[in-house]
Amino acid sequence: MTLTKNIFTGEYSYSIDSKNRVNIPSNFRNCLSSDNKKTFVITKGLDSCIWVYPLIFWKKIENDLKKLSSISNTNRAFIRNTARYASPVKFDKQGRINLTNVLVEYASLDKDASIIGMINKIEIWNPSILDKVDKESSKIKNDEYDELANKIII
Amino acid sequence: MTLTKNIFTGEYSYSIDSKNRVNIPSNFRNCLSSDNKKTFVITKGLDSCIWVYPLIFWKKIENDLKKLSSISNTNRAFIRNTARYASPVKFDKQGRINLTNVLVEYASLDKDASIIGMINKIEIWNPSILDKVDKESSKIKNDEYDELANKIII
DNA sequence: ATATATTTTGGGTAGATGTGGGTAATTTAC
DNA sequence: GTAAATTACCCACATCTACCCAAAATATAT
Repeated sequence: MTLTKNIFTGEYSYSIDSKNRVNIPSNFRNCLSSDNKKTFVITKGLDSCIWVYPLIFWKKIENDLKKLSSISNTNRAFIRNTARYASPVKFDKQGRINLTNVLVEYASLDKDASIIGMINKIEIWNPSILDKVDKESSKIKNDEYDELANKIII
Repeated sequence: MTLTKNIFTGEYSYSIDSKNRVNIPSNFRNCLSSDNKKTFVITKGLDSCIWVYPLIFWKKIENDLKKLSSISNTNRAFIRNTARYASPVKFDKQGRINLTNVLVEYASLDKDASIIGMINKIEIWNPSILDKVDKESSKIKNDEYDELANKIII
């Protein structure tokens, strides 16, 4: 069941087969707006996971990047990192997408994947790495984190 | 009988069946405003219980999270913690919702559940854990607690 | 007290979803 | 050019879930 279009939440376990196919939770597929149907953009995420953008969000990123001048070294590096690994994927009749080898290696993916909704994008993880990152992040609950937690009443 | 829309109070005992279904007190269901009907969002609460948000409250959280950039490590951790365990649920004709396995395990739920109104959300507890937490919390009536007690006249 | 309505609980089933594998089409390598 | 490898597209099956029905328990009205 889905709430807001193009907003993803929840955690799911899926398997990756020998063809690097991974299922996108039906929840997430049904969540796409009608102009978005069947297409995602996958790319390198931070924390060694794969980011999966719905088309509408990726277009916004493209648009923002377009405005950055390439004279600045920082800008150039940023654009390169963001654009380099991005590739559009369609899902098959069963709702699976094909991951690129580069991204599978980057995320150290093997047989199992944890897929989690991150509001405006999706993350694909090796479950054990996700666990590790999760434990580490609970240690760094710093002032900045507390400030966020106070601003956003949950 | 309900007072204000989307404001929950009271305590109830319900059973959880083999399909992880739990009834939402009819009181709480009738309390939902008309734009909220039939939908809640469940997620990990603090103190090992499950939090159940009415839609209207969760949308506010979604909206706040949507504005956070994922470049910041802290933002990413915060979004992940908040979004990861959240899943929308509709209740069936009988007024029950399906709990996810992850949340059932997190809250150590077995056969019985205590459901309590927490003003703008609902909490689902293992009754024995609720008892324990309740007893511990009566010990920590500290300065912070007193400060609150002065602000909120009861 | 009896009848009626509402609420809670339990279970069955059709349809949706996840997983694996095969084959044809396309690309890449040689 | 051909051969090998990769990709896209089917189909089949096992599993799960949303939905429906019905019994039991509780509350309300007569």
